[in-house]
Amino acid sequence: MKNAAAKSLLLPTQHLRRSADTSAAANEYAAKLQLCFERGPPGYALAAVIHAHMIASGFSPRAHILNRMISFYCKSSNLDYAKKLFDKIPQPDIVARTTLLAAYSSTGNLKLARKTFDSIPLKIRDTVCHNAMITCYAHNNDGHKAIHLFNEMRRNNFKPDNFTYTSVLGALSLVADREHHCQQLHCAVVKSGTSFVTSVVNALISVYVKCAFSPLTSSSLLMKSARKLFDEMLTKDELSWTTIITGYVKNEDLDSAKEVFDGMDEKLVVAWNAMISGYVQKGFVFKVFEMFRKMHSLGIKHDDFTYTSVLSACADAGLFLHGKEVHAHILRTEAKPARDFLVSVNNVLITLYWKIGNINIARNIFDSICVKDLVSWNTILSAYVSMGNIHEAKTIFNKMPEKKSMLSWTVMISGLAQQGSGEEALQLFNEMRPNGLEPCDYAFSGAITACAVLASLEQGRQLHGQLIRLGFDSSLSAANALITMYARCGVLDSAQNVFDRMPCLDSVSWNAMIAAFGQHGHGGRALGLYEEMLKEQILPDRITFLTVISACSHSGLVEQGKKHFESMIKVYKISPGEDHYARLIDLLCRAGKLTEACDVIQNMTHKPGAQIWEALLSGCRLHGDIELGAHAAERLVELIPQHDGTYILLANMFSTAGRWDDVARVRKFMRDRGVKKEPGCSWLEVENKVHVFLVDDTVHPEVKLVYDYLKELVTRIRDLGYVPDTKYVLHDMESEEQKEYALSTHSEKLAVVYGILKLPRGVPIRVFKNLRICGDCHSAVKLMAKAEGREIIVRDGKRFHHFKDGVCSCRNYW
DNA sequence: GTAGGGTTAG
Repeated sequence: MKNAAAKSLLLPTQHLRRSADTSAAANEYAAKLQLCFERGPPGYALAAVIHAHMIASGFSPRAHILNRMISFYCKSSNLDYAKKLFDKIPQPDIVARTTLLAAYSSTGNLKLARKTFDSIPLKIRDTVCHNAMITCYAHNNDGHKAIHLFNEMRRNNFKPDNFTYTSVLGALSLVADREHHCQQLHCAVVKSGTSFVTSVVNALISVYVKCAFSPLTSSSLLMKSARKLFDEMLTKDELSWTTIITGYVKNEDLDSAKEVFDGMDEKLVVAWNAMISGYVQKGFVFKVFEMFRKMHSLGIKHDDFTYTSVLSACADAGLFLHGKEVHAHILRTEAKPARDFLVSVNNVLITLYWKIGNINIARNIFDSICVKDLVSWNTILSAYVSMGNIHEAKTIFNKMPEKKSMLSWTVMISGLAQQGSGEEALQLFNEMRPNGLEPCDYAFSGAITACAVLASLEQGRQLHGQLIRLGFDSSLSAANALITMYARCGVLDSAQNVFDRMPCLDSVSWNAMIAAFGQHGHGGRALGLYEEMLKEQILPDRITFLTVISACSHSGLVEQGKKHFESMIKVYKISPGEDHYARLIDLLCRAGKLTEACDVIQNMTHKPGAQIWEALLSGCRLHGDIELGAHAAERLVELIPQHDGTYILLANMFSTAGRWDDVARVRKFMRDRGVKKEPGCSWLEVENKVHVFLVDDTVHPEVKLVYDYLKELVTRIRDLGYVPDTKYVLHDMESEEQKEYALSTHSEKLAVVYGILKLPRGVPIRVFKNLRICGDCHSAVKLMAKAEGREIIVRDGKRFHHFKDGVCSCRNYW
C-alpha cells in the first residue's frame, strides 16, 4: 500500500524536471506537499522524497515551500535537518521562525525555543509566535513566565486571540496564586470577546476545576463557577464534557460527575474512562467493573486507558483474580501483541503481578516492554523494594537509563530505610546532590525515616534544619516523617511541636502522633488525640486502630482498647486483620486476661497466624503460664520455625520458673535447627557519632572505662536497694556471682554508663536497643537515673522507657 | 506556524 501511495504521489514528476523554477512547478510541489500533509505521519516521510526531487532537479523553493519542508522535518523528528534548512534561508519569515520555535517547544528544549523567539526581529513579531512561546513555558512547568510573557505581549500591543487564552489559562494550573490570575484572565477573556469560543471556555472551566482541586480553596464554590460556564456554553464539544466530568471526579463529587455523564447523548470513550478513574480513586471497585461491562455490552470499545484504570483498581483492591481475568480478556479481544499496548497498561500489569506475589511474571512483562518509560523502571524498582529484595532493586537502580527521576531515588531511599538499612539510605540521599539532583520533600522523608530507624537524632535534626531552609517544612510527607523520627528518637516534645505547627494534617499525621504518645506510655494522651481527630472529621483508618489499640496496651487501658476494637468493626466497618487481633490479644495478655485472650482466638473468623501466637506467648511469659505458653510456642514453631524470638521467649519463660532442663532443651532445639539468637545490642549517639555496645562487649575502644565505672555505680545503686534479679539469666550457672556478672554485661547497661560518662549533665541520655529491655536492666537503670540525677531514655524493640528519679514512665507495665 | 480532556510508580 505504502509503495503504491508513494508512486501515485511521485508519478507526474517528469514534466517538473523540465519546468524547474517556474511558478507552475512551485504550484505542483505545493499541491503535492499538501497531499503529504493530509496523509499524516506516513506522508511526512514522503515529503522528504519530494524534497529530494526538488534538489535533484535544481528547483530553488521559495519561502512558502521551504517553510512547509521545515515543518515536515520537525514533525518527523528530524529537527537537526530542519535547522539546517532554516539556516539556509537568508531572511526567514515569521512562519519559518514560529515553526522552528514550536518544534523546540514540543521536544522540551526550552532554551533553544527562547533563543529562537528572542532572535525574531521586533517588527515581524505577531500574536502567533507569542502563543507558541507561552505554550512552551506551560509545557516546561513555568506558569509565571507564561503569564509574564502574556502581560508583555499586551503591553506591546499584540492582541491576544483564542489560542493565547487557551495557552495561558493552561499554564495557570502550575502557579500557586492561580485563583487570583484566573479571575483576572476571566475578565480579560470577556473583554476580548473570545468568551463564546468553545476552546477558550473549555480552558476556563479547566482552570476553575484545578483551582477547586486545592486544600486551601472552597472547592464547591469554584466547581459551581465551572458548572455555570459549562451550562451556559453555546456549543459544547467533546472536551467540554470530559473537562467538567473529570473536574467533578478530581474533586471527588462523583454524583455530579455521573449526572453530567448521564446527560451526554453520545458517550465517548474518554468520558467513560474519566468516570471509571473516579470510581477507581474512590475505591468503588464494583462500580468500575459495572462500567467496564456496560461499555462492552453497548459496543463501546475499551481502550488502553480503560485497561489501565481497571487493572489498577484490581491491584489496589487486592482483587487479583479479577485482575487476571481482565488481563485474559484483553489478550483475547485485542488483536495487537502485548508489547504494542500503551506502556501504562504494561506498567500496571507489573504492579498487579508483583502484588499477587509473582515477581517473575512481573519481571517478564517488564523485560518485554520495548520502550520502557520511567514509570516502568520505577514500578519494577518499587516491586523489588517492597518485596525486600534490595539486591535486585540496586541492580535495577544502577541499570536505569539516562536520568533517573526523583521518584527512583525516593523509592530506593525510603525502601532502604523501611527495610532497616538506614545507613545505606542516608548514603544514597547524600549522593543525590553530586548527581545534580536537589532532593525533594519525599526524598527528605525517606532520609528522615532512615534517621528514625538508626535513632540518629543529630542527623535527623540537621535534616529538619535543611528542610526549613529549603522551605519544605510545610510538606506533609516530610512533617509526617519528622513526627515519627522525633518520637522514635525519644524526643516526644519535638514530635508534638512539628505536629502542632503543621498547616494541614492527614490521617498519617494523626496516626503518627497517636503512635508516638502510645510508644512513650502516654495512653491517655493518645486516646485524647484520637478523640480530637474524630472531632476534626478525619476518618480513622486501619492503621489508626492499630496505634490506638497498641497505645491502650502499653498503658494497660484494657476496657478502652476493647471498646475501640469493637467500634472499628461496628462504627467504621473496618474488618479487623490479623494485626488488629494480635494487638487485642497483646492488650488482654499484658493485663493477665489470658483466658479471655484464648476466647478471642477461638472466635476469630480466620486462622490465627504467627502474630497472634507471639502475642499470646509473651503474655504467658509475663504471667508465668507455662502450659499455655508452650502451646503457643508450638504453634509458632510450626508457622515460623526459623524465628529466634519464639525460642528466646520460651527459654525466658522456663528460666524464670527455674526449669533449667527445659531451657537446655530449647537451646539444643535451636542448635539442631540452626536458629541463631539475634545478639542483643544497644547504641547511643555522642557528638554526632553512633556508639554500639554488644553483650559482654570487648570491641568498643573505651570499654575498660565503662566496666570500671559500671562496677562502682552498681555498688552505689545497691545502697539504694538494687538487688540483681538473676532469674533473667538464661544460662544455668553455678554461682550467683557468675549470674550477676552475666547480667552486668547486658548491652543496655554498658550504653547507659557510656552516656553518663560522655554526655554533659542536663542532657538526657538516649539509648536504643534492638531487643526488649531485660527486667534486671529495667530496675538497675531506674536507680542509675536516681543515683546520677539524670534523665535516661531507653527505646527497646517495642516502646520507650523514660527513667527519672528512680521511676520509669511505663510504671513497670510493659 | 500556535491551544485544551482520560492512565500507571512513592
